[in-house]
This record gives sequence, C-alpha cells and structure tokens, in this order.
Amino acid sequence: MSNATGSASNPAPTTILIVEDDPMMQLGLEQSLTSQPDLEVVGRADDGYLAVEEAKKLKPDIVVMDIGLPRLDGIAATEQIKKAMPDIRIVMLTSHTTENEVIAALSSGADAYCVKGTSVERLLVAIDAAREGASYLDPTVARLVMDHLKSPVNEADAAAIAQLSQRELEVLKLMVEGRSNPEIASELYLSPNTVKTHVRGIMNKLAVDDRVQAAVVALRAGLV
Amino acid sequence: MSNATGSASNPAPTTILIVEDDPMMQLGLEQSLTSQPDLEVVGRADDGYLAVEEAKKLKPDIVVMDIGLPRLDGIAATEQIKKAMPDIRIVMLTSHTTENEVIAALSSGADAYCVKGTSVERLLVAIDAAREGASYLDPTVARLVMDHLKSPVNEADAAAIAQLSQRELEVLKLMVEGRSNPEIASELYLSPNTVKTHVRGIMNKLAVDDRVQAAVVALRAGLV
DNA sequence: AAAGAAATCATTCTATTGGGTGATTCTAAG
DNA sequence: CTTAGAATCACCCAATAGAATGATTTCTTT
Repeated sequence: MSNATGSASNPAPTTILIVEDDPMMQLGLEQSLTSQPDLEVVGRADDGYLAVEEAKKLKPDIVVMDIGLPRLDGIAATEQIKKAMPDIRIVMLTSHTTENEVIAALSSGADAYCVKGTSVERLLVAIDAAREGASYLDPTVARLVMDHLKSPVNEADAAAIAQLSQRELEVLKLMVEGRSNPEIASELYLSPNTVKTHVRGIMNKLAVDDRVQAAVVALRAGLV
Repeated sequence: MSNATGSASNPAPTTILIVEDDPMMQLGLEQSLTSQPDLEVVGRADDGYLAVEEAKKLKPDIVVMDIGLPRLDGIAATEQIKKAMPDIRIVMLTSHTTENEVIAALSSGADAYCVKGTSVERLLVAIDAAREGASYLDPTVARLVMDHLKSPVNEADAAAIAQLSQRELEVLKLMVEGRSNPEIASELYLSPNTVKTHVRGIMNKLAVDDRVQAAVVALRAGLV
C-alpha cells in the first residue's frame, strides 16, 4: 500500500515544502495535503529564491513546486535545489503543459509532473512515487515526454546513409571528424585518389554537393 | 484513491493481459494481480507474436509485458500493439535496466516501466497510473530516463559558439547548410572576401581547421 | 577622447576539393 | 558465365577554401 494514501499512521510522516505564488492555491494545496495522515507540510514559499532557501533550511522529503514564480522560476529553483540536495524529491504542480516547459522541468531534476486542475489523488500518487524515487507523469504530459525520448533521427537521411558501402561509411565517418582527403587516405592506408573516388560516391548517394552537407546528413541520421 | 489499490469493488474491473515467457513468473504474476478485486487477468501469452494476437482478440485495458521474449521481443510487440490499438496501455515488467532497452521500450509506446524483483505494490501503482494514461517509472530507471531528456547539447561547443559575433553566427548557419563562400556572400549581400574573413574568424574561435568541423561543432551545440 | 571589438573589403599564394573519365580486380548474384 | 557492385588507383582541370596581412568604418565602452 502506498504511503500517501495509506491508512496506517507511520511514525515519520513525509515532510513537504509547498512552493506556490498564488495564495489561494497555496492554501488549498496545504489543506489537501495536511488532510493526509502521513504527510506533513513543513513550509511554504511563494517565489523561487525563498523556495531554495527554505529547502536548505527545512530539508523536506518533497517539494511541491509551481513553475510560474516571481524572481526565480520553478525550473531554475528545482535545478538549484537538486544541485545542493539531490535527495530532495521535487513534484512539479503546474498548469504549464507546453513541450518545452515540461521537458525543461524534468531535465532540471523534477521527479514527477502533475497538472493543476486534475484530481488531488493524482498529486498524492505523484508524491508517493517521488518519495521512493520513482517518477510519475500526468496523463496530459506523459505521451509528450515519451515521444520526446525518440532520438530525432531523420528517416530520409538514415535511408540515404544505408545505401553507402562499408568503405564509404568509414570514409564518411572520418569526413565528419573533419579529416581531409589526404588524411583519410593515410588513416585507411589508401591512395588519396581512392578516397576522392569514395567521397564522390558518398556525395552522389547522399545527393549533396559538398562534404559539409555530407557531414550534416550523417549527423542528422544519427551517425554520431 | 487508486483503482488498483482501492477497497471499493467497481462494476467494471480493469482487464489485463500478461505477457511473460517464464511459467513460474507468469503464475506468480497472475496470483498477485487476481488477488486485487478491481483487476482481472483475461489472458496470458508467452511470446511476442501471441501477445499481439491475444491483445487484438481480447482488447484488454492493460498489457503487462516482459522484454525478453521468444520469437518477437516485448519492445517490438509493444510497437505493434500500440500501432493497432493505441488505447491499450502497456506496462513493462522486466529485469532489463540498461539505458538502451529502457529508452527503446518507452519509445515503442510503453506507458509505465517496472523492474522485476521490486514490490508488487509498485506494479499495482504502475498499472493504476497506466490505466488512466499517466506514466510511472520505477526508481531504478527514473533518473536514467529523465537525464535522457536533456538534449545532448555539448556544453563546450555551445560555449565556443557563444563567442561568435552576430554576423559570424549568420555565416556559420549558412555554412551548416552547405553554402559555399560565394553563395553566402550573395545571400548576405557581402563581398566574398568579407565572408572569407568571417569564416576564418569562426574557425579560429571554434578552434577548428575547416568548415566541416565548424559545421559539426554547430550541430553538436544545438544550432539546428 | 581613446581603445577595442565588429564588420567591411582587398590581395596574394598554396592546398584542397570536386567533376569528369577511365581502368583493374574481386566477389556475389543472376 | 555474365553482370553488377565494391574497392582500388590514376590523371586532368577548374573552382573553392584557407592562411597571412593590411586597411577602413562604425559603434560601444571606458
């Protein structure tokens, strides 16, 4: 059974710092959380700076963090808190659902992401998940995040790369590293002429005019 | 309160398809899940092909999927199931925790990721989260996934790029697109000589020897 | 007012590139 | 056995790129 929703009263409740600039929202949040027997709200902050200070002072288990905050936004605050105290789990609770903000928030170190306006239960589940180091993502943003995991490999470019012969691939990789034709020749124990032939073959197959574009195609195709 | 861990008996239980090749594990899983009042195991499959077929036939709410499976692995199976029936939620339950497998699994469409050997409660939370479209990531892999969200922007390269002047940036962008110096000159209404000067400035600041490497640095720095 | 960075252009010289063409060898597929 | 692709090399030629210097103008910062 989960802690946040459990019935047994544990000796050490989960301590929470609420970071929210809207007084109404802050109050409502505190009400919702304190009604849980195993949660204890130990602090509040209404801007990012205060959030970092309070986190350092109170060392809560969990920070429930808004994004839109005065002075220092929730993402920057999350970064600072995580940097100073990696063990503090941070649950984002915000109405921002744009891809950039969500990704930025999670990259900055947030453990869970909740969207305002959905049920309190979800927030409790998120807090619960975060408390044990897991991650919870609100349905509104879950797919968005998962889709973002796919490496942006350009399919067309990858297909073009696939046409290259073994040798051409080797040459291309060295081209990407900025080697000149003579350098490639000596690295592969080939005549410079041969390298030139391969380079031409590569450019033809990739349908590009010069080695810079060939390198760009290679990189976009995921040839790191 | 969550469904999977709730006490009330709902009229329509969550239907589950178990995909697991180890008979022992399959049995244990089924025991664990059927003991929950609001879950109903409606099918089992012990390889990827059967999983896809059973999913199509049974249309369960949730598929609990292993990764290491005979014939068709769990990741490929997930892809096919999600493609045919996007509303079926898939919970990965596996002992694989390498970055590649986790990312591949989530990219293929999995909604939640659990690691074998941890508590049944976590699996129930994951099923619960997945059921409503949310995402749950096991503590073992949560950080791994979150870290993977950071766009792989090479900090050193980005710093080097930041040194460039406005004009140099414009020139660099065109270089990345494969434009020659004369082409860049006419696009920016400059003398080819000026462009050459800028190109040299760029290569000096980026500490590279030719335009290919300059383009590579630009791309790695996130200058798409 | 002076200093410095940014942006502009020129000239000269050498190395590298890319296009075109042709040839040989080897291997795999038809 | 023939064909096709891959890999190897050569030669020629025009265009481009890169290095080295020097110079002017504008704009900002001290």
